[in-house]
Amino acid sequence: MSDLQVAPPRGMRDYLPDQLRPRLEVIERMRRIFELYGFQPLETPAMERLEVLSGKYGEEGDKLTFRVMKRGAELKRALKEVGKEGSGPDTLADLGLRFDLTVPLARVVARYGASLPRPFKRYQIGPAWRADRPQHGRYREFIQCDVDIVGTDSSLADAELIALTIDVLTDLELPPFEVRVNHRGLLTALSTACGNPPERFFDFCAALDKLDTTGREGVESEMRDRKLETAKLQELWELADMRTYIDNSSGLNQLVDYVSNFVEDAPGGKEFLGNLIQVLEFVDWLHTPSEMVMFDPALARGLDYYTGPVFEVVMRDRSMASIGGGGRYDELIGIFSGKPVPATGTSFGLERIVDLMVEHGSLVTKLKTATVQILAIEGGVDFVRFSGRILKFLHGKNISCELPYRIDSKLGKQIQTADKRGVQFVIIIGPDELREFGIKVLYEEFPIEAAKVTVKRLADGVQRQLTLDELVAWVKEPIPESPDSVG
RNA sequence: GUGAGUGUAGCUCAGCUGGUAGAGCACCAGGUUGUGGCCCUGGUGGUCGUGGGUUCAAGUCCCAUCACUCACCCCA
Repeated sequence: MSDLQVAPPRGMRDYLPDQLRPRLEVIERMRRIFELYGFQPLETPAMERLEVLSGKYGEEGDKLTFRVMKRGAELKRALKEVGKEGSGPDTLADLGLRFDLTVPLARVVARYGASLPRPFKRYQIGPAWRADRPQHGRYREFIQCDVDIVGTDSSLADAELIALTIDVLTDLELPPFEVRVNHRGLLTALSTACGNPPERFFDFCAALDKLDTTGREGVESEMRDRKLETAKLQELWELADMRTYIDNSSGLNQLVDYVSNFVEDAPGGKEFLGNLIQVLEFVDWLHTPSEMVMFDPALARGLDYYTGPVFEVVMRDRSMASIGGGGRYDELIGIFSGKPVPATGTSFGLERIVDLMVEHGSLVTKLKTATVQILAIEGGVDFVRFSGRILKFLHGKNISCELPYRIDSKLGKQIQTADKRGVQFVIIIGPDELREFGIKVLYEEFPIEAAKVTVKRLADGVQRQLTLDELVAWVKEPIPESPDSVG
């Protein structure tokens, strides 16, 4: 072996068959529900022009975007600029790997505008890249499962996405989780009501967002560091303490009253609150388990582009960071198209979901390969002729089947190898079978399904002499569970 | 970007206060001629992440470097 580093790049993974299968299964199950709700698939390139990505995710987002170098003459020219005044990380780059799937969607909507149906309901499942430092549940390449509704400002759309989120995760039988909901506008009003100027809003969010992890002291010092107004902290704590699941109607009313008073004088405060209440009401009417939904007035979420209701999925035992979330972003598309288009969306992190399921043993990774494998006791042209016709026949019956490439090892060895690969049945062909059918199969008019072969079911070792038609029927029977009886 | 921990066979790891490497699993070959999952026997496989230093002698001590893991930040 050479000294070449053969591990994948930091934070990125290879998926061997056993790991990939459950991932694909989870994707299939999610896709089914997306379609159930009437969403349509979309795919966009892995890369975007750098200017499309820049400035959409906040300062941190720009830093974590993977940049792709310019090429050819452009690169030569750019290299001369390096170090000069005004040159920066973008001097050498003109493309970037997408940071999420929402911004590419916004770009698509701006590009194809009128030709898309309105509302445009689309889902997209594909990788996104962030140059973050990897840790538990965090990768540099990860699959996002994004579901968005473009072209309506209806609160029903927001509510529907929350309902769908819970549906999907419930269907996957995830360990206990809950959805926390808040409203970005409400946070703005809160920040204003605390006495902060509008431009400090993102600092306010960042500080407040720490409440769960660092507690009050953490938030307070964070606010001081960021030079935010701390006069109304006491009220803020009271407010945060009142967060409640929405099935608790008295608690909810109390919270709503408190928020209402808090943001009374802040511009738009009451409307935002009304808007959020509407969403929560719709969530309930969509038959979503309301004990899983919490109104958390301190929930902030990081991405810059959110403007309305926002929500986040958290595990009740905190064994994993947020596995999904979303919100309304009514201004993002306008950046690309010039005219505002309302939109709202949700997204799931496939890696985190699959990791959780694996950790909780709810995903059984089972080996699987061809159902039937044909084994040879003796080599030679006749074997290939005979088994070639069997192969073709079984494929025609939609039964996966493969041939061995080595026919010189012992039969026991071959069976063992087949079993390890997850093969369920083996057909054994040796001198006896070849003697009886070896010549006949040369004639196309000889019905191959009439040929009798020796078939062994590996799960329980039962072995039979069957025609291929009988074999097909046997393969379709349920496979016995206990493999302890030796055949 | 900040902090902590780990780095010994394909995998999981052992190797006490320094004396030139071990186990289990996996893999390969056998336990007589067309039959697996148990058992038994034998075997392949490691310049102990990399580079430098201390020492008669380093996997074991020191420095550097890289990689991985975890936490902060941020998020899926």
